[in-house]
Amino acid sequence: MTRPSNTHSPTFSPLYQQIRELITKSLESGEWGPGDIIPSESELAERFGVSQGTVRKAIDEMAAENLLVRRQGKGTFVDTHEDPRSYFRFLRLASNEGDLLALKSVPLECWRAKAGTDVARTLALEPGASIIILRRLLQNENEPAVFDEIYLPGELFSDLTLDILKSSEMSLYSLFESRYAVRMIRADERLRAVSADRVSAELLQVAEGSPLLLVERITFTYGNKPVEWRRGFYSTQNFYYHNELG
Amino acid sequence: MTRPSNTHSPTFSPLYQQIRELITKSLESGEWGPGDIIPSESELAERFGVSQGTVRKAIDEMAAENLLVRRQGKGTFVDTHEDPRSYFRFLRLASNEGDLLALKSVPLECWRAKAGTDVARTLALEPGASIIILRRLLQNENEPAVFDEIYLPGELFSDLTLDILKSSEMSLYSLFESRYAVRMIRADERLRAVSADRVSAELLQVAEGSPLLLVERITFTYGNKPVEWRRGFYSTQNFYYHNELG
DNA sequence: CAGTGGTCTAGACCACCTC
DNA sequence: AGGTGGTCTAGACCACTGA
Repeated sequence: MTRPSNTHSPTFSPLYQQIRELITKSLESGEWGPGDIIPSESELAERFGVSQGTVRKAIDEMAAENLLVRRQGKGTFVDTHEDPRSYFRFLRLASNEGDLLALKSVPLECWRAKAGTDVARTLALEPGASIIILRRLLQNENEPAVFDEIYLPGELFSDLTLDILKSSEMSLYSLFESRYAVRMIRADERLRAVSADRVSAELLQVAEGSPLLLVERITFTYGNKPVEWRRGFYSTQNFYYHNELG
Repeated sequence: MTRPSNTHSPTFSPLYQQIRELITKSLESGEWGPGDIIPSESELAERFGVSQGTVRKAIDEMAAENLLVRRQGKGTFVDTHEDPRSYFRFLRLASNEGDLLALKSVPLECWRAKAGTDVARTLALEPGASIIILRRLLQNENEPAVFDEIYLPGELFSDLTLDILKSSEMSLYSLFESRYAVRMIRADERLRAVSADRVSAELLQVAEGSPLLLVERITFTYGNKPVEWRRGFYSTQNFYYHNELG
């Protein structure tokens, strides 16, 4: 443990940042999985040889980034997409009427292919590497809302098939996290308005050529590693994409 | 100052939250204006009769919400839209090529009217209250990017005219903050894809009926008071709306 | 050099949860 | 009752800024 008194070191970083790295490593390695409780602040302080306040500051930051969740009186837990609190963190969809969405995912297709240059670059793979392509529809009370085309690295999601998707009751990211130990922690989205092509129009039950919201997303796991590329066509007749600027 | 030992009080709140409120009040009252330095942590601690650590925690939170800006060695400052760091906080626009945007605002029209029911409700005004309607175009190197229609409470922006807008060199929110002491701190956006009507199409130089990104924004000042309603039509041929999900 | 924010510690007590 | 996170304090020292 490098004390902050190494003033002239070029690699200086505060103690609590170093603690943060150590905790992150334990998350990456799977020592503590999604939903698990992690050791108490005082235990971690003892393990790392720092004061509880320093551990606290590290955990504070990680909780602010939704990596960990604090629960007073209980302990600190690894965040999980199973937690309903996290459910709409990556889906900024709301209905015009303002009521809560009851979304159902309908998997349409799922097959394996070799990565073209675009996908390979986006997912940081070798061109020609194995990828999975997945198409699905999101419905709100049987009304189609989003048509997604999703690209995944084949290696990480070894045995993913349409059948598994169809029989899964949970959200996609919950499945990824519980079955493949791939936890999505951050995403980057680019939004554009486009005209519906024939396929999207049919699936979303709108006229061909009508405006759709195109949402391109790159999703990252620990260490800023891209593990999903997604193009979603949002029908915004009865829904809107909600964003808060702070 | 109510100490946290008032366990059974229904209005209990931690000391640092109370400090937060006090600092916020000074911001609202204009005691410290945008860009100003605020008293040092130790001064505030003495003024409020708490320890420096407690003031620190209050300021930490407010800095995380972009109300204040810390600068090591200098002091703590009230955030301002003049700060280039804050410039793209409310404009999530990027160019397809990824280069930095050089945006110019072109005011088109500005007039006063009486609030209809929609505007009145959105801005929490009496129906019939005075409002200002403002239209403008945002251009990136002479290429039209966004057509905005903006509704403002007439009372707050007493003497706003098209001439003032045209002669202003700064961003709209910088003008609001320096000339009218109205500081925008948070916004709520709803995004949809729509077809370009004749006016928007002409201004944005796209074909009528082509898809545009419609961004409806309600902007709030201190105390969650709505002070702007805005409908922006974004041309997403050469630009996209960028959003990061964490 | 003095003043600011930034880090770290140690200890006290409160609030909440579980047994 | 005992453990957890949450709040608050006091004091030390580091890092950065500007006179």
